Amino acid sequence: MATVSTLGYALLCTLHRGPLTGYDIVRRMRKPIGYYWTAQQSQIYPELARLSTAGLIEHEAEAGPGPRQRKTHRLTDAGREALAAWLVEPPAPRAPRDEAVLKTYALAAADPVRMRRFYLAEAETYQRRLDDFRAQHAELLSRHGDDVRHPQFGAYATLELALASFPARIAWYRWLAEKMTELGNLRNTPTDPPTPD
Amino acid sequence: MATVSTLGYALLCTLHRGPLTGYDIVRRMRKPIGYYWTAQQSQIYPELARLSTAGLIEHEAEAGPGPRQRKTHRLTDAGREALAAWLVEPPAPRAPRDEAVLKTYALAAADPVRMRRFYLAEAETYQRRLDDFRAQHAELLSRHGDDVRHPQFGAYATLELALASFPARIAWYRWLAEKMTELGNLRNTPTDPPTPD
DNA sequence: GACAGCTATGTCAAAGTTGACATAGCTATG
DNA sequence: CATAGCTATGTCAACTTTGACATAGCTGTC
Repeated sequence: MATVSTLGYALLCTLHRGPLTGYDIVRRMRKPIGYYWTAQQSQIYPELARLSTAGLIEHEAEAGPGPRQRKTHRLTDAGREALAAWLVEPPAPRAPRDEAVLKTYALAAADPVRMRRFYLAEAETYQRRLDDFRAQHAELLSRHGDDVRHPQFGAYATLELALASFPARIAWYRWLAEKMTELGNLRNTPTDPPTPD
Repeated sequence: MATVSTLGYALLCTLHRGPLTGYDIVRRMRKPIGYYWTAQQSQIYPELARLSTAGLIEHEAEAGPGPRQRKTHRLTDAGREALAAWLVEPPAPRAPRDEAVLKTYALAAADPVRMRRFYLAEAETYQRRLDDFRAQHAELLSRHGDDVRHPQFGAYATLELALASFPARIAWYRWLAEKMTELGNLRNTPTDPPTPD
């Protein structure tokens, strides 16, 4: 049996609630899963073909708007089983890559005034994203409630995590912005010598 | 001027506090930056060569333990300037990839009993990591305090974020584990006896 | 004295990911 | 009625990342 990449499973995930076209998946990769998993168009179409060959999905084709046929993909029984088996598997530890945290590690090499602006801009970006998530969360809640049995519960739960963890991050950015102000003041008024090691 | 990849800047970041060998960087890519940025050995050595060609780092070579020379790399003035300029630049929005959240999105396709075990295992993994970070945080704090002016402040700040955001994640996993128990009961699936928590 | 593990550098093939390009009909805006 | 944007599918070259391999001396353990 052909091994399926994580990208492949991600596509099976998007199909778990019903059939979609490749283009639908492209759009789903933005909200609300998009914040936790992304894939480009150029990855999605070839991967759908691979999943099809592996017998995990199947499709119906109709005449499409462009020069090609429009294909609606759905999970096969084998696909649903493969997905269910993968879901309960402990995730392989992935390398997280967070540019803002990396930059903070090398904070000592930055200009405090400009770095303060950096942190304030980041705080705003995350605040906007949080507001967006809050709106989506409220909408899902009002439409379906928070019943575990509802098929939308998974999407709702991902938003719960965002709502619980974004405020900590925003507060962290604001704290660093304040520290940068402090550092600027300390450096502009050279009264005390810097602390010895 | 040759463009530097994010990996290149990550290496400049590791060198911002003083000279290191490639092997030192390999180890630094674990704690404490490691949780927020990772690179493999096979990426690091070629990238160091590229940075050297670009004039952003330089090295001294001595006889090494193996068949090759041991090289100690340091930032050049140009390297320090390039780093300082990059630090204040707004980060390019990166695609976050979080397998556990992706799986949660497709929760409806999973077996609740096994999924509950999955969430409990994840909660434990994160709890252990949090304990580790707490220890590192306490050590840095006792050794250098939380003075912004101290060169270690950047490393300390990255740990602050971990300490502030991990508990939310652990609570999220526990909440989902509970929801899975609830779902199992609702579905009348006779399973394990209730575990003592 | 064998063997594992650490220091230390590097290469290589394979896989995954990005960003740009190509095609074409339909719809809404000015 | 031009043009911009959306639906919808797909390809391609370039770049990034992973995992395995190779070399060799030194140190500590059984």
